[in-house]
Amino acid sequence: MMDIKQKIALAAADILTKEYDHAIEAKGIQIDATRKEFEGDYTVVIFPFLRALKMKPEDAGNTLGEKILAAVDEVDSFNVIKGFLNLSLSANYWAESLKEVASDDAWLKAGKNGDLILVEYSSPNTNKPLHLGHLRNNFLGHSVSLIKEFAGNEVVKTQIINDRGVHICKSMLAWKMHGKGETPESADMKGDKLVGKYYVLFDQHLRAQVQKLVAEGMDEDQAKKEAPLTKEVQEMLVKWEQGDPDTVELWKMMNSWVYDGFDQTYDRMGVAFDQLYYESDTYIKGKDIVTEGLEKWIFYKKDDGSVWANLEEDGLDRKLLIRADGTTVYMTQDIGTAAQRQEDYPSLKQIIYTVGDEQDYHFKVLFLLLGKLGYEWAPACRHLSYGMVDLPSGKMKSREGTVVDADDLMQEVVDAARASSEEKGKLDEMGEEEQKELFDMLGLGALKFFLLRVDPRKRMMFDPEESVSLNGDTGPFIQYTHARCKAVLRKAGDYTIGAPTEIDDKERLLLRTLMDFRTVSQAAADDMNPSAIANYCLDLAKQYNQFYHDLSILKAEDEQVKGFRLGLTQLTASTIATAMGLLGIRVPERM
RNA sequence: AACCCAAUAGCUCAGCUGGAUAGAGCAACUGCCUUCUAAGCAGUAGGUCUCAGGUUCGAAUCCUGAUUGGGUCACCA
Repeated sequence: MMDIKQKIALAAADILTKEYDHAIEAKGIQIDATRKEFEGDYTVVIFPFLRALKMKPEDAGNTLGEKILAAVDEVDSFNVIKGFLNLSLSANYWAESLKEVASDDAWLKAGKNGDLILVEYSSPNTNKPLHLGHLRNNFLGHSVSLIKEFAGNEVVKTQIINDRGVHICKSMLAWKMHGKGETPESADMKGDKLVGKYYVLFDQHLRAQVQKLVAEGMDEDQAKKEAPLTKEVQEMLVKWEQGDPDTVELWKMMNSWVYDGFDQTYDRMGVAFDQLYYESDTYIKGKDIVTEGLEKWIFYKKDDGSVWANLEEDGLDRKLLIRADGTTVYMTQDIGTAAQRQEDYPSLKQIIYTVGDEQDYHFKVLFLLLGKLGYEWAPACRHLSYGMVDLPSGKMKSREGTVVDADDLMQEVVDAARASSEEKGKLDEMGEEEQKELFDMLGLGALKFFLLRVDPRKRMMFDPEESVSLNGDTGPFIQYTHARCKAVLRKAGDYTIGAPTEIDDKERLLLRTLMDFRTVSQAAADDMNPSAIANYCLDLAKQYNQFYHDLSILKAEDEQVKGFRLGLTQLTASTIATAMGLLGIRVPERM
């Protein structure tokens, strides 16, 4: 089916070029959906052609309108207001469109002929549990991978697990000193929570030591360096790097606890990964690659033995890649990981990194370095950068205990969904299992929608109360609309999609919105922006609700009209399900 | 200091390849369940789109500058 906007634009361009000697391409003609307070479906903005036509806006509109009316079958009538030419499409066009789309399986399915891309998200440290910030990261990354897949790409969902370094050693050391052999089983705690507990414990003890040293007259920076615990942790890291069996074993044990805990959290979140990368595996590789680069004169070495990249030609700074003592930095590890990915996926065309916007500069540098190292997909790489999540009380800080734990939050929203449903007393006939499933859907739907609705690039405010609400611009509102559609369809039984001779404004509006879905999902894929889809879902749901309230569906006298409205209902339900699916949100059949 | 990002209703956010009278939700107020699901719908009230210039027939949208807030500029990750 040819896009009708495209068809109108082509016709208009043809008329302007041939009859008025005003050479213009179809894409230079602006055609928007007509605002709902005016009559019409699509609007051609004619201001730009006034000069060429040598006419007043109204005259130009009428002239062009007549010619488009003659040239494009689907156009039924037109009106001109100021410089806007509003075109109305025929009932027949809309009826045919609905039939075509509703019966076309491909409409809501993705092709599978695009490039192989990697989407990285989550990428946690293995020393503490996941929190609200990770939720934004995970929902975003997961959704983008779904959207890309829908747009036709082959997507590998992946993460890099930051499983080594001083921060990991901190919880290990604290456990060793104070743990008394405690395990997740003996403590009856999720593994990530237990390890996190020791991370906090370490920090407390360290701070006590620092305070003591400061009281004895040392300045604070000095005290942090001199504190016995700081030294012990560094010794531990050295031992780990040397492969000391006891240390490595402790590391493995505690990390496995964390992974168990993470797995539960991911499972609840409804996100998954195809391939995991561990920093402990890739950091050596990064060093090798950089060393090779040194031989090829891509990088240079300072007198002290440290290795650097000079990015001044690219308008950036110089960047350290290997320290004088031979150890690697963050950047080196990311290079190693990228190299490993290239080996694992030779047809790789792009990597998308879902990481907070405080690392914008890091990724700018990383992509440049990968380019210099000869990876031809480097320029195609993208940093899916997102803003921080703020709380009404301010910034989240793990030190100050103001983080919102991911597990707790998810439990909270699901509980809120239960409480709210019980209050409404709507689910008497629903079994216990089904109810539980529904609350999960609603709670998680609310949370995901809340976090995905906002433009990722923007810093956002997280109001716990608002996130739990099921009314208003929320995921559950859309889920409700889906359930309502399904209820109507259940009552209707079998039907055929109708083709009435006249179509109501509400019907046109709804159908126009439905037909926008492809454009919206494509744009969301190009911009890596799920919020476009979320806001589309809202718009669609509102549109349907108005349609539903204004027009009776099942009671329509005319079979064609009834069939048309049921067709719209069916298409709305499947579009909502598909679009919400791209956000990683499930929709219920009934609620 | 430099560089990057943001600023829209009391609050949270849409709208940004320039188009008609700037839209939702929350909070406040008013109606609508004997009817296809009221987790809904309709309505009232709420705006100098931070400010000042510029480009244009036309600017919340593009450009310049300022203000405010945030971030980066680590041999942290």
